[in-house]
Formats: sequence, C-alpha cells, structure tokens
Amino acid sequence: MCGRFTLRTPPDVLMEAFDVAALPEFPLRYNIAPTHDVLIVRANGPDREAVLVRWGLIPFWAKEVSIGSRMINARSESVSEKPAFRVPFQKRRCLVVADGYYEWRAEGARKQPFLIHGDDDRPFAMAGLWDRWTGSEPPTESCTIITTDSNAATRAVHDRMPVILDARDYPRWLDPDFRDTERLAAMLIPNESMAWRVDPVSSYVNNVRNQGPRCVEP
DNA sequence: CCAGACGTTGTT
DNA sequence: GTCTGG
DNA sequence: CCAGACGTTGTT
DNA sequence: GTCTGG
Repeated sequence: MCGRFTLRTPPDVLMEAFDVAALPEFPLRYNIAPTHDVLIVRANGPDREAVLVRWGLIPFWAKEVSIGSRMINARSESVSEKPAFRVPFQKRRCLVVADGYYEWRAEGARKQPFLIHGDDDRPFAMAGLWDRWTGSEPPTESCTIITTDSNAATRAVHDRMPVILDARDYPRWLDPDFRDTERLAAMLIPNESMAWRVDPVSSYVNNVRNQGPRCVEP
C-alpha cells in the first residue's frame, strides 16, 4: 500500500518531469503522512497544473472531513465501482508526485520501515484521484492513491504497492474525457519498468512529527 | 421504502 | 480493540 | 502508514 | 450521490 512517502526533488526537476509551467510553494518533504498537503498534477483544460491538496479523499457528498482519514488508498481492483471513488475515477484523475515511499515489515515484535525509491532517485507519479468538498470555506480539495500488487523488487517487504504510472500513460490518465475503463485499468499494474531500491531506514520515520532528513537514514 | 455506509491493510 | 489525527 | 486517544464534570 | 442491508 502507501501510507507514507517522500518528495525531496528540486522544483525545476519536477517541472521538467511532469511538464508543468509552475509549482506551488512547498518545502522538501521526508515524511509525508495522511492529511498532509501533497503535490498533485491534474488536467486544467488543455493544460496541466500542479497544486497542493489534502491527502485522504473527502468525497463531494461527505458530511465530515474525518472520512478522509479512511480514504488514503483505493484498490485498483475495485476503484471504478466503489461509491467513494467511482465519480473521481471517471473524471478527476491525477498524478501524486513522489520520489520514494515507505513500507513497514513485521520482524517479530518489531516493525522495520523501508524506503522504496528509484535507484536514480528520480521523481515518479503515483496514480491518484481527487475531489472537491464544499463543506468548508474555502472548499477542501483532497486526493487518494491507488494501490496494486507489489512488484518483484518490493514483494519481500510488502504485498501491495502504489500504482506507479508509465510516463506514456500520463496524457490519457489525466484526460477527463478519456473514459475507456478497460484501458485505464490496464495502466493500474505493478511497476516493473523502473529500477527500484529497497533500503531499511530508522524507526524515526514512524512518528509523523519527525520531518527531517533523518527519516531516510538507516 | 428508509437508514446507514461509503476504505485499506494486516492479523487472528 | 478500534477509531481518529497527523 | 504509525501514534495516541479512548470520558465527563466543573473550574480556571 | 449511490449502494446495501433490513
């Protein structure tokens, strides 16, 4: 799955990688947790825009913000049918920008966290959905991250992983007028096209109050 | 019909 | 044990 | 994902 | 808003 991730890549590299003309102001992040603002890329008419939205999807019909805490991930196998995700899957798809994510593996009584990242530490796009909730003023925009089975590189740590999209799929994934559910579903598969590293890190990352570079250290 | 949920993961 | 907050 | 709360009353 | 359970 994906319950914590990093974004340490400088803005100019992100703008080049995701073909956006501008980025919102945000600091380098070593420990992004649910309810935090995350950087997403989405369609904006014929263009793309990068914006910050809250992680944990709050459906437009929700009565409470708190529902977002349970909507941090969406299973690729069922995302097109679930009431909370059906409409966003049809027309509010996005890229959730990251350059690493964390998984925990039980080792006896302990849980060992791992940082999973590309061997070149390049940023990547996790498949996401977003929504807008008008129960607050101003409205709250939020997102979820789609999960799938793990790939060969990460299977030993965990049996699920976020969907990492192939860059060639970005245009259709982001196009709200693209409604070919079968072809969309075909994008939601374990990523085997990147070279992945799986590195153990300190349990310092466990506490969301810890936000510094120590999170990615052994 | 109305009421109530709407989610994933891991562990037992 | 289970839910909420981060 | 993990950490931390989980409750009410009355007083400051 | 929409689906499921009763």
